[in-house]
Amino acid sequence: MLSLRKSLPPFKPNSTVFPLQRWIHQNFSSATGSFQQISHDRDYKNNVVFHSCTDIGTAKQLHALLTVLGKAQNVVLFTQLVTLYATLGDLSLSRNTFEHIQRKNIFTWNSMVAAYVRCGRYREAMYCVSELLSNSGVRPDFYTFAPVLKACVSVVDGEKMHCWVLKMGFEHDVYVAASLIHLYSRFSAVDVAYKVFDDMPVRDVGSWNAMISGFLQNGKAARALGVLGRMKVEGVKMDTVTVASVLPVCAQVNDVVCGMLVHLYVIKHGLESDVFVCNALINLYSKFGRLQDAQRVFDGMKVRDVVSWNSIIAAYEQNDDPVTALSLFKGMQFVGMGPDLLTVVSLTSIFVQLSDRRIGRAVHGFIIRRGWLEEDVVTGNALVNMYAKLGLIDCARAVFEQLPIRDVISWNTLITGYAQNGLASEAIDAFKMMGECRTIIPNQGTWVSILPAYSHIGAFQQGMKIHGRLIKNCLYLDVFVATCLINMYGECGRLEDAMSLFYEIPRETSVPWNAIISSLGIHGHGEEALQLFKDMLTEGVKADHITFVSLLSACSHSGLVDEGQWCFNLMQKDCGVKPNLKHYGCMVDLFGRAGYLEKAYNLVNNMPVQADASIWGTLLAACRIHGNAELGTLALDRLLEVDSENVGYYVLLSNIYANVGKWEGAVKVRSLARDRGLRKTPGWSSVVVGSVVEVFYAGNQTHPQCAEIYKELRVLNVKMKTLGYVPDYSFVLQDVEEDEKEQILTSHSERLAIAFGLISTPPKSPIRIFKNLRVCGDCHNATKYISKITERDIIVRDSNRFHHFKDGCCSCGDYW
DNA sequence: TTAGGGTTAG
Repeated sequence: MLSLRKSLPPFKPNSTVFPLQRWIHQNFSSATGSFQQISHDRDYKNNVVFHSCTDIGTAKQLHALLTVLGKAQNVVLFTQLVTLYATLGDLSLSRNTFEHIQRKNIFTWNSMVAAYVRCGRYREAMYCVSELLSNSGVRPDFYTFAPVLKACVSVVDGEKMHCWVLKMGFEHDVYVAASLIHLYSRFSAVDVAYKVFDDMPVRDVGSWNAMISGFLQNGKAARALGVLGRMKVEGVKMDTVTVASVLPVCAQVNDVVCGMLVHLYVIKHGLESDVFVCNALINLYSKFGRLQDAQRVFDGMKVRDVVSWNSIIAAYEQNDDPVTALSLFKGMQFVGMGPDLLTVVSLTSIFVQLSDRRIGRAVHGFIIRRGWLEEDVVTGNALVNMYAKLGLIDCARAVFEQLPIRDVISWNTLITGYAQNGLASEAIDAFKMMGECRTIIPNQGTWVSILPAYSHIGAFQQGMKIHGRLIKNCLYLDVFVATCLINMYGECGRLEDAMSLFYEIPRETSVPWNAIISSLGIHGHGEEALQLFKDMLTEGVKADHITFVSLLSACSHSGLVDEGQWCFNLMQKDCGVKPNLKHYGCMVDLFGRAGYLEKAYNLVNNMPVQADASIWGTLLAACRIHGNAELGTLALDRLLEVDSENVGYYVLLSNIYANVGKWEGAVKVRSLARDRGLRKTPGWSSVVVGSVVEVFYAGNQTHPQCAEIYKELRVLNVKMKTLGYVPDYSFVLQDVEEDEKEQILTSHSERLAIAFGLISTPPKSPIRIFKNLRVCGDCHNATKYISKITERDIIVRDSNRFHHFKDGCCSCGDYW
């Protein structure tokens, strides 16, 4: 204090009031009130002086001045200083001032508590309150509890404070009660919150608002609407706060009409000037895909804040219009509105949609410069997600490693990133590491990200273990988790388990139906898939575009041409689903597999959408089955126009030529492939032995049992040949001698996995193989022989479907 | 001289 006093111009406390005012005026230049007003209005004088302190330095000067003036024991002035220091962000000065006030009144205590809360120091706030309650000799008033309830960091804290509220008899004060409702809602004790609400003898509109937002925050939109209805019955008018909290409820219950009615109410009662209301309206329309309405609200706003801009940018970004979203972002910069955390979260998503890696990295730099990675975990998670979706999984990992705080979503994002980039084992490793962090509790998103990784490599046992864990906490009844379980059982070949789970869970949405139809489809149970689809319609569940992808592919896998056509028509006429590339792909596959190549080709030519690589690839595969080299060549030409890098297509065509004896053609395709520099997706196969999943890449030489595996394959080869097996070299693109070609075929990943399965499991037990690509035609043929020789059921799940090999035959009937 | 309930998210 002494040093401060030195830095001030001299002032004589005993002179008249007039020089004091001049002194204040000179030293607090932003205090613009006239001398007359200051001298006549004591409160105003205080306010002007306190408000003129916009930085710590000035506040300290004022502090010094008041001390010099001998006001050190003026409780009112020094309590204001407590608040002032906290507002300027210096809590220690605030606390120091508080300590020096000798006769603290309740206002002093309230100000100190509020100061802690304002700075987010909840623990200290609670400590201060217990000091007040236990030994201050001052009785709390009803101003005390609202900030305190905000500061409770656990429901136990909250209950303690609730007891004090009751003891002091403040439970019916509308402010205290609203804070209680808010508190219990924050800790998911929404029923307790409702009891507080229900017990209130008098409610103001704020009480209703607190209850509505309480239900909304806990995902209980229907109950929120119930409160709204009761509010209407009791004749309480909605204010802007009510509207802003009710609009997200409408979005959550998927009720656009309700939202529009609220909008009408807004217009009728002149609430459109409220920024919160307009922002909520933009978000509402965005959720329903009504971009024009969202834009109209945005255009009509006289004042826009950063949330308004974020909302309209997110509206376009989430409705698949990244270009407009980006131009709006530029507009935001143009008007000088600075971006915040959520702006960049939208930006990361925009660059994912635009597949723009370069600017994606620039956003990363921007976030780092602003220090937002340290500030908020959401931003970091968005970055991890962006890199993963852009296929830069190593960058995603690097960002993840650098995150100062990781929450469950950070882990989920990383796991999903690995799984979606085809790196199932890495996803599983990440999941294990997550399990070692005691503080992270897996949630719905975790299961939804890890289960597909287990399904992908056929880790059935691990999948079952997860199912067990989920039964304990009832999460298996969650539609999305359950759907992943159904997929897992389906993909691991346990159709019965998939079915019984399906009948256990809620089935009001298309999600679980799609999963079970798809499972039936990949197993070649087309008729059952169709029957379930009919059941679905009978139960009044709306089929969506995914339903039809599953259904049409089920039909094509089972050769149900007429039924497939029936579905394709029904989809457009009765279900209002416009066919997209995937649906056309299924239809091309359906016709092509069944041998109607002409029909398939015509469909491709007459589609209203541009055919992509997968469509031509499907047609090419059909030509492969039916040995149509002419159409196959044409398909490959088209294919190379859109994607010349995938080696699989060259293999298919070379194989077509070889099969019809056009060796020259086969050679030509091979050299074409070589000239272009192949990009080969490494093929891998996995096999389940006991509870362990072993993964093999083609030509693997590093496995500990490598020698035994190759020996087994050599023995099998001899036996197969005596039964009539001839290796089909057209599946080998490399230009090498024949015996080397045979070597290459024998070391395909699926063969290694089968051989390992054979030597590691008891005789006659079934072997389950997973392959990440389509199974090679020669391996398919060989597996038939192997199943006969070894008397084993061999179940191969490839990227397309299941193949069940038994006694020299395969369930799929696709290959020759 | 002090207090509650509101909009955007990975």
